[in-house]
Amino acid sequence: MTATTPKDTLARLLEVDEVDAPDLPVSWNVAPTQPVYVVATSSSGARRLRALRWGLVPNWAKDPRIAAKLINARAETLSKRPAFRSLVARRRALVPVSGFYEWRGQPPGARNPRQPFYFRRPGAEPLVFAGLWDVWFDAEDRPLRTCTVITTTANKTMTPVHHRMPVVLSPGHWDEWLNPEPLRPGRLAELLVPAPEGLLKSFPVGLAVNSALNDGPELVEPHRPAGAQDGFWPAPAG
DNA sequence: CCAGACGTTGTT
DNA sequence: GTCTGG
DNA sequence: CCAGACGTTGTT
DNA sequence: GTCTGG
Repeated sequence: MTATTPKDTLARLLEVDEVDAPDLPVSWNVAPTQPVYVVATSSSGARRLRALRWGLVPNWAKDPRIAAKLINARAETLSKRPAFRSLVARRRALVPVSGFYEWRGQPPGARNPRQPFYFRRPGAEPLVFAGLWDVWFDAEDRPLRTCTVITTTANKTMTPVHHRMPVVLSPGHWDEWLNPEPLRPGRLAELLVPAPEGLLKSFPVGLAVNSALNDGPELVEPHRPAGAQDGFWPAPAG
């Protein structure tokens, strides 16, 4: 994913009460285990922006390396998974980003690397993902706050590239999502749906994004996919 | 009962 | 912490 | 998500 | 093939 909006701008956009985060470097290649700005409700009820590490480490974890497996959470099974169930009830979070990448599936047996696509709003405005967060304490009792991003089925824009997509919450749903009380199962299902058609634009980008060591605005410049295998799948619209 | 996992993606 | 598998 | 490592002994 | 790190 990409994160290029300063925390103060996000704080205004998301109507945050408290900012308790360092300035994170702008990034066009946020990888799992790296910090992102996250908004959640504090114990006193304030809407607070913090920097949390992407990749959930549940409070009960013995080994924080579990984070690698918990970077996404399926909307459909959220309420029954031991790793997420309690968090869905009381530790929901907003994860604002500038855009995100998905890699296009390949014909079986293909050997070339998968083609990355960038997804963002037409005017590059921030997107707000639905997430969950938790806090874990190491042996020295230092807190580690982490988050995961909820996914759902792909909308029509996404389908040519990938069959899943992150849940994007519209501004009208932010308050309800941040309320630290359980939601009715039916309501959860209504909120965790694919983004409306037209919200996102997408285009292929260069393979540089494939290495977490690469970063910079050039990663999100449109880039024609190379290679004879291209075209096996339709190009995404938008 | 205790031990061990706790997840998603995509691929075949 | 809670669930599943043995 | 993708890329890159995947190991031990013993030395400076 | 599978795990770890970014």
